[in-house]
Amino acid sequence: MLKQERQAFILHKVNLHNRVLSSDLCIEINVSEDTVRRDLQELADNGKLIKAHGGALSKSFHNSFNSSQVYSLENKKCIAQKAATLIKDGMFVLTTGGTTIIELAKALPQNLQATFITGSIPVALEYMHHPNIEIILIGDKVSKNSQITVGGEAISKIKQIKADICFVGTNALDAEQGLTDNDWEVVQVKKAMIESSDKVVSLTIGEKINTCQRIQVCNIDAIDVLITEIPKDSAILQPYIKKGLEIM
Amino acid sequence: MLKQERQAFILHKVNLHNRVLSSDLCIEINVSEDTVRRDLQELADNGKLIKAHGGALSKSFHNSFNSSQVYSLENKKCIAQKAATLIKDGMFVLTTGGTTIIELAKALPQNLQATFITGSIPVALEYMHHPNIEIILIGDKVSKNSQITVGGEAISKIKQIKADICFVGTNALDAEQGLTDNDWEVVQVKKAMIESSDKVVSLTIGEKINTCQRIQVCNIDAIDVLITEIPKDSAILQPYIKKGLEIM
DNA sequence: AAATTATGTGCTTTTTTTTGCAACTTTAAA
DNA sequence: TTTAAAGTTGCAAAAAAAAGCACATAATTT
Repeated sequence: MLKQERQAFILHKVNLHNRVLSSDLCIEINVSEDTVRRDLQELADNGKLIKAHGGALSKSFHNSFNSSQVYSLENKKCIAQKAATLIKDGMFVLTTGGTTIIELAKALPQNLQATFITGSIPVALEYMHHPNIEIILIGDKVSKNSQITVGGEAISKIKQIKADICFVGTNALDAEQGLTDNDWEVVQVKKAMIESSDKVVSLTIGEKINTCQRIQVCNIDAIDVLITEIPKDSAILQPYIKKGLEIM
Repeated sequence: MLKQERQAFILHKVNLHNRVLSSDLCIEINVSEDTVRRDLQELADNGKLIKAHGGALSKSFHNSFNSSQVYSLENKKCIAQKAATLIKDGMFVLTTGGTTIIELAKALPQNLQATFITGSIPVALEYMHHPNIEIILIGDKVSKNSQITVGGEAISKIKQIKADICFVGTNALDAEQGLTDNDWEVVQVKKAMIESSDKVVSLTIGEKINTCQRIQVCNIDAIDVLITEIPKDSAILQPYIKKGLEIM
């Protein structure tokens, strides 16, 4: 097998499977590991793939994970746009924390007049840019992981509220396991918010649908509306429609 | 699984769920905890995520604040440096809002272990960068002008506290009129904070000394320490020394 | 065509990287 | 404070990469 032929084969294979092992290649092409390594080196030098210990990775594979500051920002913006339409003048709105909720805060129309209640510091900061919005901050100890206030004080304050709608930034959603999260204190706060609201809206990027975390926030039927960037008729959403959720 | 592949997987997961546990990762990718820890360490060194006990956090959660357009920044930094020396491990510290207090938050030593109580959103965000600091956020309605929480709830919470020291960002200070401000609600909060503290420290840039505003926060003798960027023996400070204030 | 040069390949040895293990220390939670 | 979990350090085995060398083959020059 000629050198160029070999390298074309390697490139094809790496793009097909996203990754190759040197050991596999040298068996398949029947050359020494040295040769394979030298080929990989050459392809890597030309920027055709990314070399790794023991093999190589496809270029596209690696790029997809080199994302910018906010993960999956475009999807979150799309979700935020949809969510913003649910908020009407005069409403009392409870929101959790998280980057999707920050996008929601940014997506709110400038002239909206409503009251927003949150325990999230970055979210509150974002609300502040809206002149007609009233902000109620839930006080208590600040959890550094999640950047929201947590604890008994916060929860008892939330319980005193009767909000029209609650937007929950969702970490993991599953038709069977419901809404789950991984921080015990944050879960308590989310639970309280859900209980205090007439309508519960889960903002969930597609990737988080059908995933689970350690601690349950609520059952799937506690959620009224599920907003994702995925089209409504997509197969992945059908179980949720069956459970009675409204999809946006 | 190749190393880069593994790290890409970890990065993906941490960005997806904001937080990962080492223990989960090492089951999912089927390597030892050591390897996961080393991967996390490496990713943290490259600034891709933030390592924590037992796992890692997504970077997009810890965006810091940009203080490019702060008035008289250099003076405020100088004041903040001096103020930071007053805080010892284990203290309960009450702080108001304002850019000088933000500088104080930035000037705190990394290893300081203390509890900070504030109603200011930007200040709280700044405290969050310090790993050993406990933050208590005072909740209530947010005043957009001052970016702090104001109102009866906030004040009654402050009154429940007995703090060691209180740092007041000062808008106007005069030997006769005392500490004054121009926002009625903010004044109420500052009053409460001063009453709840053993020691009161006023952070005041030179320009604001011998100026007055509409509403009085407290008399001059309620203040224990005055910190400015002006040298102690300057003529402008003599009336304050006479009134018994300690100058820094 | 012969000689020379350049290139490609595989082998061996050395060096580096990666990984898991074990003993010990630090951290955080009860 | 006590205790369990997580982190650290040093080490050793295994895997992979790099370097140097030998040999074969192709290309180029004379």
